[in-house]
Amino acid sequence: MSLRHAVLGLLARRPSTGYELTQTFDRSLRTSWHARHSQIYPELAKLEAADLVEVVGHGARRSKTYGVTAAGRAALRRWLVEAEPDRSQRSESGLRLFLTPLLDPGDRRAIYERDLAYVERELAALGESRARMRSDAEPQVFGPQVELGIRVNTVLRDWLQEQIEASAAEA
Amino acid sequence: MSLRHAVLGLLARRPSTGYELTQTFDRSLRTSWHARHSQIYPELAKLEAADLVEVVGHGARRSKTYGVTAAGRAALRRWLVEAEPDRSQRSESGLRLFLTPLLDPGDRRAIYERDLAYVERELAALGESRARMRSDAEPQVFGPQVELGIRVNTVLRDWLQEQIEASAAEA
DNA sequence: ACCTTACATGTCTAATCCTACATGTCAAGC
DNA sequence: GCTTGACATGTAGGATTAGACATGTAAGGT
Repeated sequence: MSLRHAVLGLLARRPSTGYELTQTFDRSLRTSWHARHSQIYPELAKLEAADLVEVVGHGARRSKTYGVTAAGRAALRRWLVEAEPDRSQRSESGLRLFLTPLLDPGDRRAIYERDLAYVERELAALGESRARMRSDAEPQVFGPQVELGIRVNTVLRDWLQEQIEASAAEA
Repeated sequence: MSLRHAVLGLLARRPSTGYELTQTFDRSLRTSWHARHSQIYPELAKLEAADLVEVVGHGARRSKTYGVTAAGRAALRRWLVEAEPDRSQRSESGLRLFLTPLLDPGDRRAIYERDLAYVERELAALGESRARMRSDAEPQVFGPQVELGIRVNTVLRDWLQEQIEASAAEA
């Protein structure tokens, strides 16, 4: 049921169209809950039928902007506060990292370098996010989340650099 | 197709029964690729039919121990080295962390404290893992992975402690 | 002997998710 | 006027995953 709450949560941040949600899933949620538009539109319809969201406006190209209802907000809070979190994850990258030691030093190093390039791009994007937030001067509730992303990716970057050096020495 | 490679990878580390794989998925892989036994047994059958794994022994309670074949090892390497990684993830915990700023300081703090307790348990388990590896004196290829787990969870712990203090100040 | 617990392997159904298909709108550039 | 690309929403069919059902084995305690 996480997709439902992901959609509900994004709409609680800000009313959006299905198209905008799809983009947010791709940009901000790809590292926590990934979803395609083919899941998002049907889910919006179900949420509307359950009166957890409602259409709050119509825009260009027959787009519909959805917002959460009071019931939706309550359901979201209940899920966050009362439901026992499922701590299991699905991350192909994590699985790859877990299995990489099985490879010989040459292959291993190539993989770590590919990952390092990716992490550097992530860090650059997160740095820009933080800069945008700072220049905004508005109160930014999601600032700490960006900060956490930066810290985690920094740890990953340093670790990858160490592994690359170790693989190079081993080869 | 990640499940297939997860199973293949675990068997490449060490020949195992379906039951042992289930436990490893639950203990070591729960943070990267979670799977139930109801997926694992059918997957083993498919892998055997494809000659990527084979039964290498029979044990008590009609258990079968599987090992990877040469073809299986080659398939695993091809996947790790040549296939483009899918960087998207599914993590309910990540989603919850992302949405927590929507709550008021009291609820927020409760959630962060629950998470902190979990992270502390994780760190304790990882610390034990590391201690076991050190006392083993054998070459431990997976040592760096444990080290990464410790570093990431340490960053998370520190971040959670900061957020708890901030929420307390705000309330 | 009996009970409980961990071991061990499977299958079935429903829910979830991905890929591809399908359709149409609007703005900008040529 | 035409083309291209981003915007925008949907559905159908197939693959993957979760949860429940089902069955049987062996060891340890009482």
